[in-house]
Amino acid sequence: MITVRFPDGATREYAMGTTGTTVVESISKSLAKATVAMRVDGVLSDLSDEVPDGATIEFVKRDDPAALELIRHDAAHVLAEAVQELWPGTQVTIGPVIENGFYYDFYREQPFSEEDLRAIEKKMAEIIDRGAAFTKEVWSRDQARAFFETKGEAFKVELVDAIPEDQSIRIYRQGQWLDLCRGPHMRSVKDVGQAFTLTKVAGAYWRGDSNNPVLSRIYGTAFATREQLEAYLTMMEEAEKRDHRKLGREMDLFHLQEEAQGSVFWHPKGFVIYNQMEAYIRRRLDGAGYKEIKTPQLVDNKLWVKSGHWGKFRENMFVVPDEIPSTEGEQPEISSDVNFLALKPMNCPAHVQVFNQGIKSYRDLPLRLAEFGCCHRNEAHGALHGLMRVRQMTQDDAHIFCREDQIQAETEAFCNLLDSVYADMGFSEVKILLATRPDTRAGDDAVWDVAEKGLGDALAATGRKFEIAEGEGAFYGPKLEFHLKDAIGRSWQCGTLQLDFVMPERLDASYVAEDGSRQRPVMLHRAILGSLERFIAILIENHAGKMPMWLAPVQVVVATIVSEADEYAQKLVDQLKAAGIRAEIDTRNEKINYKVREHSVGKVPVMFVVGKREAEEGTVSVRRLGSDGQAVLPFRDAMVALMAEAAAPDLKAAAQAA
RNA sequence: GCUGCCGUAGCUCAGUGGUAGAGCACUCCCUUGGUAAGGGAGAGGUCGACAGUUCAAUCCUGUCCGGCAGCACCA
Repeated sequence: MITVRFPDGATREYAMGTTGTTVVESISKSLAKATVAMRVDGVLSDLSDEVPDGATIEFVKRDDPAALELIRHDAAHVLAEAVQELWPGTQVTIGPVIENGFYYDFYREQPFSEEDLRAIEKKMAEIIDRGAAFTKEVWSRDQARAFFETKGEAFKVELVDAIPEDQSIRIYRQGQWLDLCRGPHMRSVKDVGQAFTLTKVAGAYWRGDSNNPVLSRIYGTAFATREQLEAYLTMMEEAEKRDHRKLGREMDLFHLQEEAQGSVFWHPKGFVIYNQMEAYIRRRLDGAGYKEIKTPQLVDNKLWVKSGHWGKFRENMFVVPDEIPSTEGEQPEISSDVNFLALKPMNCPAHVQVFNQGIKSYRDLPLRLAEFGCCHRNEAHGALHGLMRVRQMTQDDAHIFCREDQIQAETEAFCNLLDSVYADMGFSEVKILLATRPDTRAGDDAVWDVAEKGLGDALAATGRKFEIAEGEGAFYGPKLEFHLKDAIGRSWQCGTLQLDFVMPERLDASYVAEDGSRQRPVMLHRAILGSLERFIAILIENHAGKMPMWLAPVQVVVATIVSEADEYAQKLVDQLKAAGIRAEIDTRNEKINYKVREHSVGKVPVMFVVGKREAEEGTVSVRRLGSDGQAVLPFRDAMVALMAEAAAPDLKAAAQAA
């Protein structure tokens, strides 16, 4: 006999070898009907598994949040079966659950089309209706290899070979079809339900390596109920309206065009946001003991060779010949021994040049050099994405030159500054990653050991949660990455802190220590926003274009109802502007409804509407974006309130005190 | 860069093997109207580029360029 425990503390006795199915059926028919899987001592398992003696088991119903992952995983299996049934000879590879859905990668000569997706969905519905049960089998390695080899499933054979020796090879069968899978699964394909949809097809490299063949990846999502699926699809549709590229055009913030691919043309309104952000960060850095500098855009290749960028980063650099091309021939020509300059892709080597001027003492450390560094990187065309991924960007960059024993304090100070800035911007959900040594790197492993440990320890000391991103570090050192999400949930790295023992060595940076000896400083590369472009894009998407008052390109529009109020409106705008408010006037020959609509669509946070009455009384009718009411206030009061509201977050306290 | 899809007016999109349309935006006229679209008129496009097929190409085919999604790469 075995003893089974339940979450409420109750226990029951069963015969050896009893499965979860038997247990649940012994409790109640209705519970058995609703249950699709179980947790055995907290681990999600097949309901058909034997229950070990003394285990605590908890039943997972289909509408349980924990079941969502199972629904999606099972849906991926059904997707694979459907594809192989429709197009025999298509090879299957892997099909995991991801955030908001699942995908399955296939290898097939003929790529899938959007119409194929609809056909596959139909087939999936059919398979689900057939309702085959999931059954688990454990195979030997040879059996699995032989089976998939015979079927011509080369990718599966590779997967079998990749499973560690100490792990069993599990096969899940669903009717005629089967797949290599770790599990767990629900009772049968019927439990997947019909609240699923296939969303897109895309190419993806086998095992995430661009040297490998490209597979066809089919994405889909599934929910417990149709209502949840509909709600999700509606939410995504709404989120797409917050796309910063769309809002940037609608709000006349910026544009991009072919002739300067990946470089931003900031329009007057967009550049207000840009300038406000720059001014804000400048104040914050100044307050945190940074010194701002400006370094050259175009730098002789000699420096990039020395810094290691030429060796490790060349394919991303824009290189310029230091010579006027000859136009004698058909094509412009340059001589073979020409000297090259490169547009800086990063600011660090230039900052070391500033550090290296004169002799630095340990008393100068930590020295924090900041720059709004305009960097150019030749990004792959497929990587470009509005303001999020550009070829010309401006980083809120800084390099902290310090001693090894100052790393922890500097890391802590940086994390606190970053938290404060992100809080000011309204971001609370920040994902932190510790990125470790990449394959292409400079510096000895011993140096990397010290750097990775130093950064990890310093971060851990601040008490923040973080994940490890294996092999994602910069070529000169490990880094912390601070990620924010865009409107549709894509994650973008914004802030970063990178620990670097390599660059000071390569560029011969040194300081005089207390004992008179020459020592190498450590360099911390860091940015809070990352790039102004990307951060502004995230801000636009998170605010759906309705920027907070201090960032709003136009803070108030004074709109007239009748032309008799034009003169009064002009007087108000003059006073608002004199008070530092970004105010515009609208005296056009249009109805007030039209003006309200247009400025609402333009996301202007406040409108002062004036007619004959207001002009006579010296008041304004204040209308706020998104509200339908309005309040009539004396102009002075309205202006003073607006001024307080328009203060940047770091100046708010001072503005309120004044 | 890779895979797939897409490319018609400033924007959103119809459409056809015989060189083009709508709505909004724009310009002008009428309207002075009290909080999310008042009415009328006008202007605007070598249908992404280049080849090919055809009597004839915006439409069919190919190549290139660009955009979008994902992958790879990255702030």
